[in-house]
Amino acid sequence: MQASSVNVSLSSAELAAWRGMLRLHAALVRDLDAELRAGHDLSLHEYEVLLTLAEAPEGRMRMSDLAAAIVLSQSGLTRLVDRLVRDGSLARTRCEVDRRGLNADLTDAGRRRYLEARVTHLAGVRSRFLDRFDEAEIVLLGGFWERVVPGATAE
Amino acid sequence: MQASSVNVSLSSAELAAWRGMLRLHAALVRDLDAELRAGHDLSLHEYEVLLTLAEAPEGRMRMSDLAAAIVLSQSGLTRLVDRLVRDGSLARTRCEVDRRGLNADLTDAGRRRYLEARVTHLAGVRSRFLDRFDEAEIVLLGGFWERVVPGATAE
DNA sequence: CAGGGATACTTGCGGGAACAAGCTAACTAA
DNA sequence: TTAGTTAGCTTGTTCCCGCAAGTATCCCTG
Repeated sequence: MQASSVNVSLSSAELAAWRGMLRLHAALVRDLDAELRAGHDLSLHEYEVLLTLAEAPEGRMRMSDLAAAIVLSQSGLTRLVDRLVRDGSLARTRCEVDRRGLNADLTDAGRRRYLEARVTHLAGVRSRFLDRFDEAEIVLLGGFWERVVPGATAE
Repeated sequence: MQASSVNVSLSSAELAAWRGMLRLHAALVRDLDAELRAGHDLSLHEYEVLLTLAEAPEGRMRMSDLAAAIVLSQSGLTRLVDRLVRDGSLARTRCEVDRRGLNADLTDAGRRRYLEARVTHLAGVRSRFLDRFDEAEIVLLGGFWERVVPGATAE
């Protein structure tokens, strides 16, 4: 649009691309979180932990890997796992090969809880987000994210 | 990819499109927020308020409109504005036409604060996000967001 | 021109998240 | 083998946010 010496301003297209994502994300996450809490007494972060573990080999993962996977601080994850252990969805086990480490283990109850919530949640994601795009656009979006944060779409 | 009776699962492309955005957003917001705090003692939410007001006619906006614009609860905005009033960036004024209402007014100090932070922030948004896309892709993204949440890209 | 209901904002309260400090276990080097 | 450093989690503290309840103003209907 116009380039000042430090190109400090955003074109209206850039603004739409950036701020649009911020607002979309905020609104979407707010709704989906409320939906999960109402239907399954689970926050979106808690759901993501269950999901991530359900997809991990043996339903088990190191605390630090889990924190990185859902983009949460270590201390945040400690307490989140505390809550899920308290309600029986997770168990903590020592890591055999490195005894400083702890694993978060998905229990059978936790897996059931995940599978129940999953139906609600995926329907919500579809209706609010994925349904707005055709298949080619979905592929395009995934490629975009991968380009910005390599590994963002990996498990 | 495969359609069960309720089509409950996500294809890997859908997963990449959805979870990729979640992770990208979380990582990006975390970095940008930290950058603003470190450089300008301003949270990302606070910055967004200053930005939104700076673009509003007369640097003034009703509390509820502001809350909607940055996707924050009313009570959250009340306290956020409290903080910005306390440090002199904003002032509260009664709304003349509806005396239940309050305006948040950007002060001169607030506008200076915004302009300072803006340089840092836009550089961060560019280098972490916008630079990964060419112009056509930027336009595409803006259109996507508009499609999901109409008004998402409007001021 | 009341009186009931809606609207705009604030306040009380509780929960979740990050940062920094602490603790244990593991590596490294002499 | 033992001191020093690093890595992995947890705990103490503080901040920010959302929900529900409270207060003030406006609107509408009779």
